[in-house]
Amino acid sequence: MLTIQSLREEKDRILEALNKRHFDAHEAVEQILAWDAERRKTQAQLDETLAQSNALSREIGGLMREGKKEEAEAVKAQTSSLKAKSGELKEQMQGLEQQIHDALCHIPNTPHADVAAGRNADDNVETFRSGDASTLEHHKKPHWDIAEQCKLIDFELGAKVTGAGFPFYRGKGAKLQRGLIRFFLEQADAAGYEEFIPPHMINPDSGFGTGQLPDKEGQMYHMQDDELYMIPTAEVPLTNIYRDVMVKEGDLPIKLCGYTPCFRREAGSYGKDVRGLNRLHQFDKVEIVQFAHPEASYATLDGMVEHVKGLLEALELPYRILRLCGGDMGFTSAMTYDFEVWSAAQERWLEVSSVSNFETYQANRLKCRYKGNDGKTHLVHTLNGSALALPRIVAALLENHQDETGIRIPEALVPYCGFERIDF
RNA sequence: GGAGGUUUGGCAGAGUUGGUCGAUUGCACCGGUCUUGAAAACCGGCGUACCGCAAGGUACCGGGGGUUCGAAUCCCUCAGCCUCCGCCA
Repeated sequence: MLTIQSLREEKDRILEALNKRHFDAHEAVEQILAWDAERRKTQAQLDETLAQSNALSREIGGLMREGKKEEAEAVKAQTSSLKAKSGELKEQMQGLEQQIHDALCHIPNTPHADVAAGRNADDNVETFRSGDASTLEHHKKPHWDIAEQCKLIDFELGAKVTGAGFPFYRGKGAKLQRGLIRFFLEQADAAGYEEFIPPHMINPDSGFGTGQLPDKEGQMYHMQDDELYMIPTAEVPLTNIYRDVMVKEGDLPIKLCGYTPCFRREAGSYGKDVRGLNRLHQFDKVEIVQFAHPEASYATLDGMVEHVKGLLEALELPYRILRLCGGDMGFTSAMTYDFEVWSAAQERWLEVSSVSNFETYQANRLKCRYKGNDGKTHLVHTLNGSALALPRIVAALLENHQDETGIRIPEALVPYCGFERIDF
């Protein structure tokens, strides 16, 4: 969430930046600043009252030591009104703080200056394109047909055992998954990211830290008996490693990665978009996360974009990179690049990665800070990206690398899969 | 799941017959003296957040609540860690 300090100091810049999202925060911000002023006034009164109260207590302590019990009792009598007053003020303070906190939670992050205004996906800016997004490939089969024909993925079995959107991968389909996971992890390892295998469930504090709670509560599977959530992405456990941590400035950037399955309820999704591997309740993903110095975070973001480019090049897939416009960006992001691969058979782009800089928005929730050379504490910048999400990569591989007799596995992937082709 | 113990500032570790304890001390860290440089030694500084122009004030000793004029110290509750028992991949 935004810091109250930033709201006080650069209200106009923030409101203008939020306009790019078509998010009108005028009213909310004015309300917050009014509450904030009231809070400060209340605190001044409360502190004064407590100071008086503390002084009297010290006096009583002194008198008791000297054995002047009667005088002590007399002073005690003075404390009751102070106590009532401070109790009342404390309640007011807590109420105001809660209101401010709740309101701040409902204001999204401010887009970076380079982010375009824009309302939706149509306004995103293509910044890079690689390969041929041909539309003249009607002979190619969609991945769901190949998956069934070659017994790579069994959607019906998944529906029987669990439900729609929970497929079984089998045979070469399973090996392909495993190969991709290893390939992605080793690429991340080579790029200096430390590998983690995080828990697949998280507590509410962690959900809040990265911004899934309270806004996206309905998107996560919730274990109510234990008050835990299935992770929607490894971003959540990985980023929360540094919740409430004071890092050393010299340790930045910190680079983490991890493979996990991801669980998403995808409430409200429907239609052809959810066919086959396009949208699942459980899918596999390798995530990269960085904690960066504020001055370096956009260079860091560029580096992460380059990393993901390298993966897609190695898989020989046609792809493009979009810088999301304000209206299409996630709630917590300041700048996001989406990677989309071309689906030859579906004749559409499929999002396979999203790389974002959250600046201090997550760090403020996480309370992840470092002590600078100036002796002051500052919030770090957090970034993350998919590198990569598997299902649509598999779809793109099956649809783009088809020939008359089967699927060709890209050279870079062969050592990880253990086979060169999937025959029809 | 049952029983007991434990949880203090970056780390280690005092403090639990309630009263100048936000907290002794060591290490780490920062600055200085000394030195060609470094180490050692010595001197000084060093938790976080909020309010305040400042002086200063307030809060925080796992989280929450309570008793009291006053709580790190007493009580309740929740959580983490450790030990033992039970169960189990």
